[in-house]
Amino acid sequence: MARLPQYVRALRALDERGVTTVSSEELALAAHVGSATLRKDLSCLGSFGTRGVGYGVAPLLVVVEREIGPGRCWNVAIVGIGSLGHALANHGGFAGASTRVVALFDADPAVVGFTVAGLVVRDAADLEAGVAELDVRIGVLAVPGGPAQGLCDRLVAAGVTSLLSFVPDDLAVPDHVGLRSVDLSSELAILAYREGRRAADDGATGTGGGDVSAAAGPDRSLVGIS
Amino acid sequence: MARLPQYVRALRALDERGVTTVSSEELALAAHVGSATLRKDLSCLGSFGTRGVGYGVAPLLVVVEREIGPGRCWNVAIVGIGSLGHALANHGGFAGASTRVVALFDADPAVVGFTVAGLVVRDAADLEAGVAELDVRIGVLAVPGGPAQGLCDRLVAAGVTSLLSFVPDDLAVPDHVGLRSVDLSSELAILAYREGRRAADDGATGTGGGDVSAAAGPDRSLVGIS
DNA sequence: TCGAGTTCGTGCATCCGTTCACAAGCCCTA
DNA sequence: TAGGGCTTGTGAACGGATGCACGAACTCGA
Repeated sequence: MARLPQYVRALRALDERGVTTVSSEELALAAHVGSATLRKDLSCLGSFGTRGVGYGVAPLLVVVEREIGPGRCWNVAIVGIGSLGHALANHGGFAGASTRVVALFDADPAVVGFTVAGLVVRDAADLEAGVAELDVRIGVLAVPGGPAQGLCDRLVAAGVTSLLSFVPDDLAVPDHVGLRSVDLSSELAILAYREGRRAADDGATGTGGGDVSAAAGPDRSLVGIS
Repeated sequence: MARLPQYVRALRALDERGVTTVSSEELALAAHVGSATLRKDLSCLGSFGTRGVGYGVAPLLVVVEREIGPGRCWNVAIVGIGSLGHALANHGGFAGASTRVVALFDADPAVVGFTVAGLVVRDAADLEAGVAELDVRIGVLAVPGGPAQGLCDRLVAAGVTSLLSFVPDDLAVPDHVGLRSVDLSSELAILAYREGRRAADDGATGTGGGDVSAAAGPDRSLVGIS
């Protein structure tokens, strides 16, 4: 299940606040899911809380973290050190407990050799060698459009088995490779679409600013649930 | 439906290649969905292809684009011009047909006043004024953690009704505000999780590199389906 | 020790989205 | 003009996920 990171975040927050036990209601509220869903997930995970009391925060955190990242820390390479690649390399969250950015690649000689986020940007020509040498299993594609498919193929051929793509175009990968695609323009397009729908549904209210006519239900949506 | 941008992309690609008609099979293949799903979506949209022939690319493109963005172009403001905000401002896809970046804000005096992607970075103190003045309806939050909730509240109070957040923490918004959250670290965590699962499922194959044992089914997943 | 209150774990109904399968309809050919 | 071959549009079935409701188990207080 892809809700586990959500649970980990909520549990960490509770742990830092000194909370030792939580009921499924509270944790579900913090993780923005139904309490029944949460209990089902946790039971499916084999974990056990105490009836009449709740879940112990620390033990549950250990269990969920063990499930989410089984001890192993995966090496990540970022390909394409443009402004987006820069941002990703500097992004704190990318240095999580179960992933570690170990290599940066770019094809532009003007970028190769510079140090970004403590790593020297390597030439994209050395991609295969670097991936094999560092045992990189996860590749992040932050290249714009054109050469993306070629770089994707080279990463896969070099042994990468999971890809996180920020490329607007579609990428073709073998079945055994996990591909996750974040299309920033689509994200915005979807928001614009909803904005348009809302304007249409509101009818002739014009350019109402403080309109609080809900009727849209819970609109929260966390991207990345597969 | 959130698949419409996908369809638009596929249709644009076909249109540029000079294709005038497509069958649902071809278009579904290009958009990575089932042909039945595609037909259902299009029929639900009220549009009509020609039986025995297929869909006309140009008319269908017009219909879908009209549906996705009803003529209106929404103004977008990016808050937080760090490396990620920089990347987003320069990102070509953000200047789509239905959205346009019209303002950049940052609280850091070292950034305010500089020109990024053709726009002068404004002081976050002027956020309310800028949003109201430019009729901004969509806000992009690219600030790291801390002040995110406060800025979020100020954006909402100023009239923003859709938010795209890159903040790792959870944001609370009123019900009538559409929130879409892209958590980059969660994306990577999910990939790492699958990588771990795969390693566990493979059993004792060790550090097999060229392992092509699929059995995972279609692993393609496009983020952003709500 | 015993009962009341609380909370986990889980079977069941419900709902959404997708897929299957087929009738309706259009083009092309004879 | 009539028939065959495709393709759309749609009703029905399937699968997965979500939410509800209830039994089981634990704690607390008398």
